[in-house]
Amino acid sequence: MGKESLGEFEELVLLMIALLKEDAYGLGICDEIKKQTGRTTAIGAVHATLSRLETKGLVESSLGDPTKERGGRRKRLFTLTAFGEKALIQSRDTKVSIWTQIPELSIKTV
Amino acid sequence: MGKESLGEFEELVLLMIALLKEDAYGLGICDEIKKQTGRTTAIGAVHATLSRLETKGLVESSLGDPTKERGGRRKRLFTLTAFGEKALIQSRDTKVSIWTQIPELSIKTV
DNA sequence: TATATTTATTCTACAAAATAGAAAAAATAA
DNA sequence: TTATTTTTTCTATTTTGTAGAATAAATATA
Repeated sequence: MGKESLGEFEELVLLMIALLKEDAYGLGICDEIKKQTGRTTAIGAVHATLSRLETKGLVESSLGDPTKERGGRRKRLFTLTAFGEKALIQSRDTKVSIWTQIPELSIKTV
Repeated sequence: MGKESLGEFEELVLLMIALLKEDAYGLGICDEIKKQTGRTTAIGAVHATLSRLETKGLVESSLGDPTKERGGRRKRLFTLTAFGEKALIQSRDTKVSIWTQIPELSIKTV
């Protein structure tokens, strides 16, 4: 029974990739999660998730060129596949649909 | 390190409880998930999650009165705690905030 | 009152996702 | 060639997600 829904952290990582565009890589994603949610995550957690997402065909990756900065290993850059984008959109649409049916809860947002 | 974020299925179950109001119980939640998302879930999965959510203080439960219908065991009725409601709202707000930063993706919704 | 039927929950076991921390690799600088 | 930096990879564990069978509790009916 292949699971079709995204895990919570998987979805978050996909969103960060969409957000970071051409410069989405492990450490950068880790930082962006902190920035966007206040949540601290271990770098290993991010990479494990990226690797799972790639296996499932939701993202793809390639090695970036070395930059002129200090030094350090080359980045592995990630982008969403069409499938990954679709999964993200569907996940959002489902939730929006449910939220609109719970206006009581929505009111508390404002 | 206590985890603060909701799992994907945990969030879905919380949403169903908010949606079903006074009549949120295991089997009903299971049916509502099917109705709202098209996704089929085993009843055991729902109850396991409900039980975890209760342990974590996100929901509380009480036994319902027997109804006049055919027969069958009494329902265990679930409601969100204030903490559960807060978690749900925060989870939504975080995502909405991120989505608004990715207009490219939003456009594909329509 | 026994037995059948119905509606639900609870139990047991396993797979997948989330998480952390340390180790290793690959780049530049000195 | 050694040190420093940036980043990925590896290893291990906990928490979530999942299913299916067993059990329980209610009403109906013979």
